[in-house]
Amino acid sequence: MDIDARIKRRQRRTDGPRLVEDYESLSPVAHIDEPSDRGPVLERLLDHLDPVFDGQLPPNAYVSGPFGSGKSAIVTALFRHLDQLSTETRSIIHTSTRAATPTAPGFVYVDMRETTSEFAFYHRVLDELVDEPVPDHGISTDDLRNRLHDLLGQSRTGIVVAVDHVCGPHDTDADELVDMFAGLPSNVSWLAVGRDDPDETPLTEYTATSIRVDRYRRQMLVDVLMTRASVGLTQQALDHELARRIADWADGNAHDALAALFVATDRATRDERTRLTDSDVNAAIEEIPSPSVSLGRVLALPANKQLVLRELVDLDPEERTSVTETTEAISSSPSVDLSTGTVKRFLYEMAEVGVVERVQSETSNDKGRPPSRVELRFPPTAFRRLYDLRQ
DNA sequence: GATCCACGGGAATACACGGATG
DNA sequence: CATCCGTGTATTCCCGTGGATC
Repeated sequence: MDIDARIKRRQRRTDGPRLVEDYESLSPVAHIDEPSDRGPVLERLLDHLDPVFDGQLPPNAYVSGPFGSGKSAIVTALFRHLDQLSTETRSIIHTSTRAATPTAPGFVYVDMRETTSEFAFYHRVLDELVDEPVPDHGISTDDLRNRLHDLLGQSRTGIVVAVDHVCGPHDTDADELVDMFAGLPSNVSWLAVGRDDPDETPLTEYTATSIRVDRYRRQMLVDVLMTRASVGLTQQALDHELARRIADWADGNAHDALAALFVATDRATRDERTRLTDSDVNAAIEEIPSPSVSLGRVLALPANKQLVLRELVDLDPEERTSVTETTEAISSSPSVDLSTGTVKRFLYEMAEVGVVERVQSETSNDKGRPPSRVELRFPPTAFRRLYDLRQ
């Protein structure tokens, strides 16, 4: 061990030991660059994308798999690498003035959680393709479409667009997506990613290939947890046995497993411990609702809705007995300057998409329609910490 | 002047329940 | 007894407005 490292360790001791080395790599919504143990799926994706390496465009495809199976992790990582690769070999799109011929297609990743309108969709695709920033005001949707046509008209090989989080119960619906692609030139191929089985979605009427991602096997999930812990936590913080417990409970859902690790870590940090204990893990598991909504979806909500949630997670149970009371409590907070009407509407809208759930109260004491209270469909500790880290 | 979108505000509709009505 | 009605809430739906930007 060299001198620097020794000194650093002494320094750290004076700071006091710390559990978390790197929150970013511990976050359940972050995808690491090399997802572990997904080799076979990666191979099938590459098989599908194979024409790309001859400068051709692959047909449309659909990737399906259950919640937490690592679909987004693989596709984001793969597209990031492919885009890097093709940027190196291509010149036209990025310089966009000279009519040189690109030798490889471009790659664009679009997350439909963050893409709530036609405008946002075209905006996102265009923004990925050009260097200069694309204005998000004062420009019409048609303008965006036209610019994309101009741009892609110069490209012989075109682009492949990965469209993540399609066709869930409340995502953009399939027809809308097909329409949006219909607005683009023909040298655009898409790779849609969603939870529905291929035969449950109309998207597969437009695809040549379907690729299935299975849930994680237990041992893989243990590895995923240990990998994250080794990057994000201090040495020996996560016992192998505890990782196995989390994996058993998570039943193949990597999102929930990572959320549990995150919440358990938060608890241990609060107690100023440097190792996770049984009870940390128990408490974490206890806190994660089942079924839960992806924290990624929660953190993709508009800022003011997240603000409302941030207040919501700190309310006392008494303040959550009805939507009306919850609304009062939230909008009376000094950090919220939304009207009560808006707060209430936000709560209903978030219940609609499954971020929270309305539960009708059992006792309909008074007159009128019985109220319902709002319950979280995500682990509050995880959201609180992730939200605060971003502020 | 144009564009998009988030907000605000409120109207319309749904629901529960007790009491009136046929 | 079955159904309707009125009242009080809860929930959904819709549209105009205004900020930010080109």
